[in-house]
Amino acid sequence: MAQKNRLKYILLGLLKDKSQTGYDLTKSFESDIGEFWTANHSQIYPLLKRMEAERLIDHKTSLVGEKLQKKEYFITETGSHTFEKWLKSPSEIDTIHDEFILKLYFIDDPQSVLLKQMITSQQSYHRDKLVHLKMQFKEKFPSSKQIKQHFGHSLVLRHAIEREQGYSDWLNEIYKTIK
Amino acid sequence: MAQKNRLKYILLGLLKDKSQTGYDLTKSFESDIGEFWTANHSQIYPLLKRMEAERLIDHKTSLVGEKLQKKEYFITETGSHTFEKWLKSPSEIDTIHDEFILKLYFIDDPQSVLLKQMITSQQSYHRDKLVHLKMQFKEKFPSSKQIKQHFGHSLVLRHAIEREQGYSDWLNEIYKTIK
DNA sequence: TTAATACGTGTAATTAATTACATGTTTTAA
DNA sequence: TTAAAACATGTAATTAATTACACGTATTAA
Repeated sequence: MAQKNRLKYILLGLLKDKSQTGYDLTKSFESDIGEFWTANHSQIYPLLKRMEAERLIDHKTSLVGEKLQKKEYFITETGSHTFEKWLKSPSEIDTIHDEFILKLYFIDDPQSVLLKQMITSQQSYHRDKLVHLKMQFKEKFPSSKQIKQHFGHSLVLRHAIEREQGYSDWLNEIYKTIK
Repeated sequence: MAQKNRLKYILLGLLKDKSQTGYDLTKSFESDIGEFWTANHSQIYPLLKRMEAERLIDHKTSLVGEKLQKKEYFITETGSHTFEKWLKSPSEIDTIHDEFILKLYFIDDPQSVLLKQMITSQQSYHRDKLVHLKMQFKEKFPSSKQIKQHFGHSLVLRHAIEREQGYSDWLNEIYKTIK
């Protein structure tokens, strides 16, 4: 893909908060940050090595049990600096790859039978997503205390909820128009 | 990336409408469809060859001028069938890669000075996008006649506009909260 | 006690996407 | 008439991302 290697900055951001193993970092993408970025361990481990070579991070090895070696990565001064620089740099958004939008583009006829089916199926898809996101918000931000502590995260989740709400509204609008 | 090869279906969709050269198809991504999908010629030409090997498309060569050979691709029965099947299949949406959202996630403090700068810069970014999209809509759909002819495309553009509007609203909300 | 699950780290193979390299023709406007 | 821009088609190199392969340890619950 020849992309922009934003994963690097995510790892720096996560390590800035606390030292972690590759395994820990991988798990981050199964919850919280996984809502808006994906990465798996076979992407993370090699990247950690490269980042260490760049002196952005470092690690200390510790023993769990009697044999298992754990590599605990932590951020360096250089790493912190690189991260801060990234925060201040201009942000880009990649083209949104939405397969439904793509299909819709090719539907010329408002009375197409297929269109109705496509809309209803998308409606349930996004309804589910909305429910999921609202639950996430309730779980992570039950009170204003949590919001104050992780303000950015709360904004990001709120944005996702509003986006899904907008998507659903738009779908409902179309449905009303064509039925 | 090991992706889902949706480009294949886009090319089929474009060729379903009319026979085109690789060059023509490439140009499609500079306007219309380029608003929500990207592809360049070095991705398209090899894919066309593979699609021809799969008998999804075929081509006839014509001469322009005295020497220039033009390959005009057209869709086959198999191709049409494959495209229709895709339209009926479930749609997925890839994780939205928004660098600003990513950065925001790492901002814990509502009073962060950086946050204010980040918001204002994003505001202008999305304001510009919104203006651009609205202009696109006016150009492509000056009256209901065009909407009836390319209903899906109009919905897609309208969706993009509403999404940008929502993004801007959300940013303005945040700005009000933190200032 | 033993089997399943979670923890932990890595490599290999494949495919997708971008940028750069490479070449030539046709048309149009100065 | 000539130079620039548009037309037209390809390959090569690089990097990113996914899936699969691969190995071993520690903990927990039946």
